[in-house]
Amino acid sequence: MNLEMQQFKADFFKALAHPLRIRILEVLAEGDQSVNEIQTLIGSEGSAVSQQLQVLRAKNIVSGTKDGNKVIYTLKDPMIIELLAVAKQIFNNHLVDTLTILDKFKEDEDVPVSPKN
Amino acid sequence: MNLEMQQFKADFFKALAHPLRIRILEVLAEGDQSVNEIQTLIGSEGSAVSQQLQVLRAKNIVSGTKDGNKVIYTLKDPMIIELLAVAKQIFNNHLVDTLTILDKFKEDEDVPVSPKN
DNA sequence: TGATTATTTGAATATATAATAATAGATTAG
DNA sequence: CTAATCTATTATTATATATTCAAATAATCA
Repeated sequence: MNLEMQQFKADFFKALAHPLRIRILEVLAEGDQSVNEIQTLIGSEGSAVSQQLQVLRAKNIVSGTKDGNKVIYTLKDPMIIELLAVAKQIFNNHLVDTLTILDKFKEDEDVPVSPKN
Repeated sequence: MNLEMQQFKADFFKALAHPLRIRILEVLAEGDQSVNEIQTLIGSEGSAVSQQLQVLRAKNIVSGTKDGNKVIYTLKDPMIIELLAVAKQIFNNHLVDTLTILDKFKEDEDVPVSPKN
């Protein structure tokens, strides 16, 4: 396993390492969408989405094809969906432990009434 | 899916987004190792490995337990191995296309004699 | 104590992010 | 046709974060 390959892998994960980009991939996992639709679903500004799409495009994770006025984006590999699913499982296992964030999340959504005993 | 959860996911992938850290995880996927052994296997300096281990520890991806002089590191979740495996499949599928790096890799290792037809 | 193992710190450099503004192509109304 | 509009991308720049390397620290062992 050479060094360039390691760098390549790192760059791939780096492409996923952004809240908006993950959100975009989750949206595209449900089906192809135009930039405008992605914006609406995510609730984010146009140029921000476009910037992150560019990062994903550069890493060959998504591709966009022009359709008249719009550009429709699609995942280049359905395995991305599986990757996100595996990641989600990891979140649900051990990693959750330390998270003050998730503790709050729990209080907000699961146990809205009871005090912390 | 709230914003903090997205940020959490992004941070997780960010922890993987480094050549040395990926290398470390690949080593630990084969079995628990001391820092010194990891260094040797990877061919990297001590403090560098320790720094990256700290990042992985902070994200709860690995944990280290002291054993006398040494510290033995272990993956906190075997699903990490599966994640890396899925990622590898993705590399082997579509993503490889654009890579000049991988083209070189191919020429060096797979097709040493034949010219590009 | 001296050697080994590991972590931590600090500082210089590099890279990524976010927000705004500028640009470009396609469509539609006048 | 051409001007205005909608869609999307790109460029710019200030700020924040990450990386790297070297040196200092800490704990254990022989």
